[in-house]
Amino acid sequence: MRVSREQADANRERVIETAGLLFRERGFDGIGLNDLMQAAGLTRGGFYGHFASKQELTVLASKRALDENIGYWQKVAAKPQALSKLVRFYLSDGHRNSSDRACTLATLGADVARGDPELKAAFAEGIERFLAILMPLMKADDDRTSRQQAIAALSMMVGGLVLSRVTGQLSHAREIRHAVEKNLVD
Amino acid sequence: MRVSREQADANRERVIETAGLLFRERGFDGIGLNDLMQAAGLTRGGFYGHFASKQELTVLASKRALDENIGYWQKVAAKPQALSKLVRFYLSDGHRNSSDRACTLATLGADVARGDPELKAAFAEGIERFLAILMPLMKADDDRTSRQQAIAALSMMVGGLVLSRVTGQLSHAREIRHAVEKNLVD
DNA sequence: TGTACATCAGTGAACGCGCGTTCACTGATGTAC
DNA sequence: TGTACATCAGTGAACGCGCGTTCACTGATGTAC
Repeated sequence: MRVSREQADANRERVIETAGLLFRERGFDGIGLNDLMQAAGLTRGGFYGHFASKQELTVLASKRALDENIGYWQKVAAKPQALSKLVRFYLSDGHRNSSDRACTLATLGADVARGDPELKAAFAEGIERFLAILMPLMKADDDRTSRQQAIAALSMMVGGLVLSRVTGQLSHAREIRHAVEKNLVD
Repeated sequence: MRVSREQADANRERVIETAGLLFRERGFDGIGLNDLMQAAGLTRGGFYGHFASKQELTVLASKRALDENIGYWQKVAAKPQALSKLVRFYLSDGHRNSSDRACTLATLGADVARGDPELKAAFAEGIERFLAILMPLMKADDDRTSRQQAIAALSMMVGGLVLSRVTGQLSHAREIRHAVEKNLVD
């Protein structure tokens, strides 16, 4: 049955949002369009009225997920002692365990590295935005150095989160958080 | 047709080795058993004579791939200025572009985080072995501190490689290498 | 404002396809005498 | 050492299943008068 244009737009947004969560939790190949549409409260067939292909949705959902991550970073970065707070949040048990709202770089980065160029471009832009938030928080004299430090920081955070999720033990997660904090903050 | 026990063992090893390459290149879900067996010079049906399931092979192949990575690290770690050499190799264009012989933590870590406990256990053990190589190379007074530094170093290397693969641009890869090198070596 | 009709968002069955897995079969290997 | 037979590694067709995608259909929405 037909639905108002407003409602249709809202449905489309909900599919993108839901995909952003489910792709992060299970990977691009880990969730099928049938289950995905059902999770968004729709049925399979409606998908192709909104998107040309699953691949197109992976790009849209990745951008959405990155936006969500970056929005949260910006909020934290505005507080005092922002770098310390950012690192503690990023490697917290909560972030480690929330598989669907977690950092898109850590959850989908490796998959994207194997993916199509459009997906890579979306992530490359996302990385630049993360770096733009980190740079002012670095204790460096010039822009070149602070960018360099920001890259090292982002690498350490992303790698730390990946390693922490792999081991599956909370004690390891804490150990990794302390190690990264020591290197970046103290 | 039957084949000598020696040949059968060699075939099994070849399947594990090939899987270690193809899983890293395409992900666990990115390669089917048919193509995998063909790549190993066998046919589909023989698979279940050697392995109980694809899942079992993911564990065996991951262990094999980690062993291969660690073996190479040990060789590099024995040279003078080992840490510098290790970082330069790890974030080199060559390592970044070789999608099938690259570091298993960076290529499959995120997938394993979603995987079964046995796979996680294999990776957790692998991480400890990487750390054991890094620890003596850290400039720290006590074991606790050098372990902490080794964790930060491994996180930065793994994260740096993931980010470097995502962007797909060589200039970014070089920038990341320099940033990590600066943080770890200088 | 009310009526008549065209539009089109969403439905659900169906498509071909490749997946992991099973199995009857083959014929060289390994074994028993 | 040579022969007869059991074993079993590898083959390739077949299985059910879920995938991404297509399509004829439905009926509420939007539009024209």
